[in-house]
Amino acid sequence: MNVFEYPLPVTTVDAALLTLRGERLHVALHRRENIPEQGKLALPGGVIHIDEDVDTDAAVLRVLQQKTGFIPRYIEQLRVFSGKRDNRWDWSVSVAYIALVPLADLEAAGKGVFHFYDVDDLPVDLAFDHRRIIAAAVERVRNKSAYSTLPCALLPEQFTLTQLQKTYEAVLQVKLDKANFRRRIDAMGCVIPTGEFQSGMQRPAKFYRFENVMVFNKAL
DNA sequence: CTAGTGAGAGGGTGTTAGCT
DNA sequence: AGCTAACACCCTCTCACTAG
Repeated sequence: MNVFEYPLPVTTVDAALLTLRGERLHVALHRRENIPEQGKLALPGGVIHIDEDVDTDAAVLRVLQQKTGFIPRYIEQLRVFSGKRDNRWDWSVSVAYIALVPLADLEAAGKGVFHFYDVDDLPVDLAFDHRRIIAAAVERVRNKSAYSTLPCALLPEQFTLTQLQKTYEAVLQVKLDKANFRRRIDAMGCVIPTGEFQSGMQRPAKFYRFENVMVFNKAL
């Protein structure tokens, strides 16, 4: 019993780690090694260490650092999921986060721990209420991408306008007109040429980078 | 071997009609 | 009038092929 003389729920953080793979939005999941829900696929997450974590933001950054070896470029609190979420605890609270990561970063740092699943075609054996968390995360990302530069967090440091357009199309699930897309991006004034070009089979495309790193990760 | 040429693909821009 | 979507077109590059 605690100072309030009421039982307190176990509090955890979970992160929906989203990335772009084959022009589809994917979520990174790992197989749980411990009970409960042993063997099921789960989002990276963990219990808050009150002696170590200043707040839930710090907790999720610590968990991601431990499990992936790096800090995502974009991380945002999604919402709180609470109630009887599994059969170990009567009542628990999870502060859920969204993290957007370029696939290359995730594959390089994930040490083979993570498996990637299309967010629109999730496996059946998901642990806890992680299906709900993923659905909420995807909805948030899609809604926000319609009016922001959020999808840029899925791209590497420098990218071509075609890569940027394909990223928006993958996230929003719509086909965009090239000319109009470029005009809109130009009007937003959020990308600037790096002066470098992508060499390939066709005319080299200009590389761009984002001028303003958005929102974000106060740990950086 | 080298230079010229055309096809193909993707980058980038201009124009116009419709809507608010 | 201003904005947006849609369409058309030109530009630039690589690659494959061919003739000298």
